[in-house]
Amino acid sequence: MEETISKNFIEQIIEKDIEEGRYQKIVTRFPPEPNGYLHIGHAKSILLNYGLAEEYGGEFHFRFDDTNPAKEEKEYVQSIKADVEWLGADYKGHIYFASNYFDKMYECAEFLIKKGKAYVCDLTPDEIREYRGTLTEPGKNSPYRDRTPEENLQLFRDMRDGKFPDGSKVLRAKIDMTSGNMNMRDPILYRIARMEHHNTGNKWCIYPMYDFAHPLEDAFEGITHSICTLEFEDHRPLYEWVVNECEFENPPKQIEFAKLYLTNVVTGKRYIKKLVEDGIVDGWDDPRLVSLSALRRRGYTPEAIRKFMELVGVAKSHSSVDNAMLEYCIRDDLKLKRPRMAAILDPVKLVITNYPDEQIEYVDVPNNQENEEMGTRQVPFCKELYIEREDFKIERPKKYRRLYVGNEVRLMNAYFVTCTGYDADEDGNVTTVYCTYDPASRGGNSPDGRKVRGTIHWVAVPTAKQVEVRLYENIVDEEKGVYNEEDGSMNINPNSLTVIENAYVEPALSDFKPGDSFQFMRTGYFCIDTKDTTEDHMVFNRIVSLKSSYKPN
RNA sequence: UGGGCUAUCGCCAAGCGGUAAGGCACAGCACUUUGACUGCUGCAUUCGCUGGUUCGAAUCCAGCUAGCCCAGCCA
Repeated sequence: MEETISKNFIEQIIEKDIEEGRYQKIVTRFPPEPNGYLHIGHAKSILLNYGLAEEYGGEFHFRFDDTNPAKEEKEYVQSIKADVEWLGADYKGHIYFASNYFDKMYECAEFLIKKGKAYVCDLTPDEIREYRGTLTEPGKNSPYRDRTPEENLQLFRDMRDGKFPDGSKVLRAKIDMTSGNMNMRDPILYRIARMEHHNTGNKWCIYPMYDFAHPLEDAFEGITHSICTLEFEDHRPLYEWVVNECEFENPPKQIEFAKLYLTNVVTGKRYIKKLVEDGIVDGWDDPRLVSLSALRRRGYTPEAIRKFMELVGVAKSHSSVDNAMLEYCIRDDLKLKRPRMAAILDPVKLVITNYPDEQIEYVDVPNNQENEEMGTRQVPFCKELYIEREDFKIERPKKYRRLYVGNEVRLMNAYFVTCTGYDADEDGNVTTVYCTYDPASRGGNSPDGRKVRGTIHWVAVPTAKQVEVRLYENIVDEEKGVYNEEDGSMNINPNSLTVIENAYVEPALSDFKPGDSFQFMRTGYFCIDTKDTTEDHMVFNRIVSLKSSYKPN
C-alpha cells in the first residue's frame, strides 16, 4: 500500500507557482533576529523552510535580520548558528546578514524619495502616534507629507550624514493615512539612532525598519517564498507595496503560517528570563525549557524534532500541540538506536541465599533486544543485587506478577529466583528481599520448560555505580495552566524537578560520555548531562518516561 | 459598519461539490526475557451556528457566533 502524505497549503502554493512557471527555482529563508536563543517554535520555521527547499530542489538561505542594533548581540549569532546546524538545516554556504545590505537599502530609499513615494517627517514620536489615529478612527496626514522630492532627498542625506539628533526625523512611506490597516498609514521606513551595530559598527546612524528592510532582503537574495508567522498577515500589503514600488522584476511573496505552541510549556522570552532570574531554572538551557539548547541538553535528538514537525504539520489555524506528541517522537527515535541498560532508581537489596558468597559471574545481555546489530555486553551478577522497590510487594496487588513471597520471577538475562522472605524496619519499609535461585535457569530460561510471568531488572551490589538522576515534569502546573489570571504570574509545578542522589547503574555506563543516551529498563530514556557530569559524578537527565500499562488495583 | 485571520474527534491535521484520511492520546485483546516494543480492534451518521443553492454541501452563497492579531522611531 502506498502511503500518500497530503501536501500542506504552502506546498500547494509552491507547486502551483512552479506549474505556472513563475519561478525557475524556489528559494526560502530562515531570518532570525539575533536577540535571543532559538526555541522549538523556531525549529518549525527552520525545518519548514529548509524542507521546502530540499523538496523542490531549491535553495535555503540563513539570514540574520539584524536591523535594530539596540537589541542584537554577537553572542546570539553564534548560538543561533549552532542550533540551526544542529538541527541539520544545511544552508550550503548561504548565510547572510541584513546589515550587509544597508547600502542597497539606502539606495532603495532614495529611489522611493525620487519617485515621490517617501518623505522625511519631523513629527515627534508622540505626534506620530496621535496622527496615526486609532483602530476605529482614520489617521490624518502629516504636515510634512507634501515636501518635494528634492527637499526630501536633501533632508534624508542629512539624516544619513548625522546632521540631526536621534529621533528627530524619520523617513516615511507615502501611502494612505485613512487605511483600515494600520501598517499602511505612512509607515516609518528609517529612524535615526546612534548605536554601535554588531556588524557595521558606527558606519550608520540611520537604520531601516523591519517593514522596509525585510522585503528588500528577500528580493535582493531572490527569495521566492517568504514564509513567516500569522501576526505578519497585516504586513503583507506593505511587503507587496515595497517590492512593487522598488520595481523588482519577479518579487517574492509572503506566506503566513501558524506558530507552534506546546501545552504546559513556557515560551515567552520575558517569562523565561524571570524563571532564570528567580532561580527557578538553571539557565536558558535548563532541561525543563524548550529552547533548542535545553532540548539538546535534555537528550532530544534533531531526528526526533524533525519527526515531530512532520507530524504537527503546517496550517493557519491557531493551535497548541499536546506535548505527548513530542514525547512519542523522541521515544520512537531512540528505541531502536540506543542501548537498553539497567538502572535502579529506588533501590532495595535482594539476597540470593543459595548463591555462593564471594562469586561473581558474567551474563550475556543484548544491548537492545529489538536490534541485534547492537550486539551484547557482559554484566556482572552475584549474591547481592539491587532491585527496584516497586518490584517487590509484601501483599500481592491484583494482576501483579513481580516479586512477592512464594513467587518465582526472572532476573532479566540471569536466573529464575523464588522469593522466600524479606526484612523490614520498624516503619514497615522493606530493607532486604530474600530469594533462592535455580542454577539451571542461567540466561533466563529453565530447561524443564516452566514459565514465569514476571521479569525484573537488577544491578550487582559490589560493581554498581552510584549516580545522580534528575527527573523532569512539565514546568507549568497542568491543572492551573501557564499563567495566573489574576496577577499574570506563572503557575509553577513544584515537582518539575526531582533529584535522586542514590541511584545505581550497571558498571558499563562508565564507558559512556556526556550527551550519550539510553533506555533504562522500565523507567524511560535518559541522557548523561553535559553540564554537571564530572569524572567521578555522573548525572543523568530523564528525557522521557516509558509508558506503563500496569495499573495497580 | 476599523482592518486582517481562524473554526473538521481530547490534541494536531487531510479534505478543494459526490457522500468524513492519517498521527498523537485513550480503551480492549494478543504477543512478550523490559507490564516496554510490536500486532490487531475500537474511537466524528458528522465538519462553530442558522438559513439558502444543488439530485447531492465540511466543501458554493448569505447572515450570525466564538477566538486570535494590529494603534513600537521592535522583529
